[in-house]
Amino acid sequence: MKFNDKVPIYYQIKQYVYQEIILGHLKAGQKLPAIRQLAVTLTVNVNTIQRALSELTTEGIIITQRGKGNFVTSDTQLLQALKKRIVTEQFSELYDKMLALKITPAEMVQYLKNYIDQRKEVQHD
Amino acid sequence: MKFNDKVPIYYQIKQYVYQEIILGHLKAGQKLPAIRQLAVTLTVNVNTIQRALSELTTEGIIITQRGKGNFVTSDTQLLQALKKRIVTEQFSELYDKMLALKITPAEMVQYLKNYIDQRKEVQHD
DNA sequence: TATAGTGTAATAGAAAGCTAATACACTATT
DNA sequence: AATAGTGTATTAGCTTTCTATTACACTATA
Repeated sequence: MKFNDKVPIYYQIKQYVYQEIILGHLKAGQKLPAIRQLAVTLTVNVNTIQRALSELTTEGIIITQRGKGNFVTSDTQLLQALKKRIVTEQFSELYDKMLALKITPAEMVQYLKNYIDQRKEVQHD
Repeated sequence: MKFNDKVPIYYQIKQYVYQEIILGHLKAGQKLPAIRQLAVTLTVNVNTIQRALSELTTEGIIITQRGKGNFVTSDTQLLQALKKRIVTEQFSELYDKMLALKITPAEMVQYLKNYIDQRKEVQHD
């Protein structure tokens, strides 16, 4: 797994778990891989995994059962809210950055459309 | 100035300088405040300012004249390209994150519009 | 030429993040 | 009861970032 060296790894792992839940690769109540296994898979130290999972546990997204493993919460409401929260966060960040550059909301939409068109053109090559 | 503790301060200062240039608060050829002054203004150590400016110098955005000060480049082409680069970077990041969540380009546009509408509603309170 | 205002460099130390290694505690299964 | 598979905790050491401090070098000007 590729990590951005400007942001702590444990933080990026949290985001990765969010993503896996949102994509449905991890479902409500499902058991996560063992932390030692995750450490190998993500080529990261066990303590780093621990730190990410401990924050997810604090949020109630992950439930830890000592001796058994880590599980995605069964609180489906919480999981539904998660996707909205994560997606909104991204748009919020973008919006604030654009606003700081005095770019209006209407311009933001136009910039996004233009960017999408550019990507499409490139794909067609 | 508020810094995000998940990202190095020197990196955030770089972004800040980009912003000031894009907004026209710093114009081509203009002298920047002295580094000791910047350090006070941003409540940060001189060395941290140095690191940010040294990277900006490498990019050619800032020209350093020993004993005189730091100046925004007079290369207006470079400065024009800067805004496009910075703005595009933001949309690129957003696009990739949304794609990772299997959100389609059309949905991205809709999400952005919805977010903008939400912000407008809040402002009207 | 002295002085104030600039940038530059180097050193030391603190804090955060990450790794490595080890020991321990709980659970399930044999 | 023993063992294998879990999570938990602790310690030591490395690296990056940031701070603090000091010394130095160049430029402009009184």
